[in-house]
Amino acid sequence: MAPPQRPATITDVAALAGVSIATASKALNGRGQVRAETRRRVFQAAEELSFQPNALARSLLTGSTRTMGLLTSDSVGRFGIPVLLGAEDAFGAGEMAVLLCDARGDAIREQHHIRTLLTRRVDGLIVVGESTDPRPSISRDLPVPVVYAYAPSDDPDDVSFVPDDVDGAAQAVRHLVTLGRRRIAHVTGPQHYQAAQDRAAGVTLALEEAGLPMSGGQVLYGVWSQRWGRQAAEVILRADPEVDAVVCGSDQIAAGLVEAARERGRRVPEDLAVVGYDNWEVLSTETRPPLTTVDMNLEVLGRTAAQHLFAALGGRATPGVHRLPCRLVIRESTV
Amino acid sequence: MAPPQRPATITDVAALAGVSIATASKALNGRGQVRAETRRRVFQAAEELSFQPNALARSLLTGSTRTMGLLTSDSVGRFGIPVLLGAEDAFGAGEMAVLLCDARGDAIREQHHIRTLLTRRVDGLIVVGESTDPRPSISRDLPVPVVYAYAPSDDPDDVSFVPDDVDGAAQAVRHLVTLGRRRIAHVTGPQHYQAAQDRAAGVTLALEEAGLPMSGGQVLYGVWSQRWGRQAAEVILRADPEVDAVVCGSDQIAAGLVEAARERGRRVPEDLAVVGYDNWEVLSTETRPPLTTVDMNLEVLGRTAAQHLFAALGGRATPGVHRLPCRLVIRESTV
DNA sequence: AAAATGACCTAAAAGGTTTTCGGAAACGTA
DNA sequence: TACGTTTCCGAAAACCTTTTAGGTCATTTT
Repeated sequence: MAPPQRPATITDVAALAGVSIATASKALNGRGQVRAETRRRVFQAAEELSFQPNALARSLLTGSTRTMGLLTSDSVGRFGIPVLLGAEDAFGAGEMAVLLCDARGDAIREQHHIRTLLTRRVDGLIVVGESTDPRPSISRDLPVPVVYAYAPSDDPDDVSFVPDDVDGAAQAVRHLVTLGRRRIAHVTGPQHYQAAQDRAAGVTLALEEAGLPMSGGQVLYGVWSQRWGRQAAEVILRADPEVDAVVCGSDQIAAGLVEAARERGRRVPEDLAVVGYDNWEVLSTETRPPLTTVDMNLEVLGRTAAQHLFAALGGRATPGVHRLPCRLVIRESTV
Repeated sequence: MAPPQRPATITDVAALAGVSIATASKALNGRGQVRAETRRRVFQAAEELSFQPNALARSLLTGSTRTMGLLTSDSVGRFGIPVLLGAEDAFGAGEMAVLLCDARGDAIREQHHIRTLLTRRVDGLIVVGESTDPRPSISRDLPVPVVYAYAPSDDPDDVSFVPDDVDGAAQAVRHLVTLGRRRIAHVTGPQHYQAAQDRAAGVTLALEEAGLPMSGGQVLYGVWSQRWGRQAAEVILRADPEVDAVVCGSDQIAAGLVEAARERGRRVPEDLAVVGYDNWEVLSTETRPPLTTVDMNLEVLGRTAAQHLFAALGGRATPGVHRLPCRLVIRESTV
């Protein structure tokens, strides 16, 4: 009863069931007219041989591999994973497989991966960036649809999905205003990041809506690190000792800021409310107190991108940059 | 000069070059005898049509897809990524592709993924676990080789690669002993984790080597969180106020412990040296001071697993659980 | 009884590549 | 000229599946 060396083919099944391979195929796929009794025999034979249809042969014939390529440049980490999970969800369980390539930020490597993915005849491509800055399009002359997630393509004819950072940051400010905070500062990453600019724009917008000034008079740009958060705490407290809330451009910055503020005698959230960004759980739930933060809904973004790719396979694509809403997660760092 | 609707096949290339498809194939693959002049013509034709050989057809014929499945249960996160990167490195650039599936800890889903991977005729499988606890084997009757990474298979005939946690923890202790520390405590995660047991065993072993007692008299088991690290700091300082070093079972625990110890007036590293575990950079480099920690070399582990899978494809497998060395990364939390 | 219908099944083609084996030319040797 | 060698190339098979276009037989209709 050892398993056969060569896996069983449909020819073996047909022979065992005493029918032609055409009938066997139709029986197994529920197509065409085949008597119930015959169908049963075929299924039994397939079971007995533990027949697994060869996806290669099928794809060669039908032209569709039910496979998509996921091309990332962020080491599949922070942004690639949610997209992957979303993609797996979007296509019915196990219907689509994901071929994963990491370009590691290298354009040459990216080109190479694209070629091998095309060689393998993927049905479509999802390109995931590591920041929300626009990236070069790869869609030119590609025979399959491409969807960009997180980092939009610089070609407006492409389809891109990005988080709506402007609105996300604005939500954070509106939440603080609702809580009665009036002197709100903003600490974020490097100014050349689109994400930093968008979040700053959102903060500014919501402050104007509420008729409030920005505490300290300006956005504090720095880097995306905990260390900068600690430094920024000093800067802010010196510039405006009465500051009662800070919106941070990342959870890392927020974690550092909370720590340094407490060391300077400010209670969080009583004296100083702090909002993070990213909802990176290892940070946002483990700080003391846990962080109110903006979640970019990356899984939804990934799922949406995948669904859109699916639609694009059918020829129904909606070009442009689509901004997906963020979600404010309220924890104990704001009251 | 619009790109052709249907991608060019080798037949098209052969026709354009004025040779048979057999000759075209041999010319392109550098096999068989074909005149230099002919080869040139074929290459030129392929270039002109931007011919990409159809990997499906090739695989169907040769029986090898140059694809491996990566099956994870940790949402591809902490452990799956390094393995993926290592695997990509191990096979020459772009030679092998990785088909990625996430079972999300669900056995049913795992079975399903295995079936679809087999249907797609992967050449081999790497199974990545989310802890170092042994997991059920899936290799029974599978027609392709399987290698387990991080979580070993419970079948000793399978091939598994795990970090050598016993030695990793021992390294940490030996380092502290070298620095002159004499009252060393150990705080780690839940006792039912193999990782917690192994690390505790390593600490115990190295303390015995040095003829030192364990500060506090026993290992402190808890959970893998920053919060537990903070609690543990109190426990330790109460149990042995003279404690001068702590080995932690994770960077998260270490981060919490450092924070709480400093609040209780202990300087790190002068009064209390702290070692973490994992070298999870978002924590280990951002704490104050940055953490000395044990790096499990997950990328090396992934690469090794992939290389071994490659060897197994050629029939050369070395069954058993292979323990790979960890590496102590020294930063400022120990002096 | 002859013709038409319907149910069920099969032969064969198609998809693109690699490889084996034999054939054809070109050339050197007897 | 006849023959052996070498060099290069092509015909065809093989990989496995799905689908199309019929084909066979039993049953119903005229």
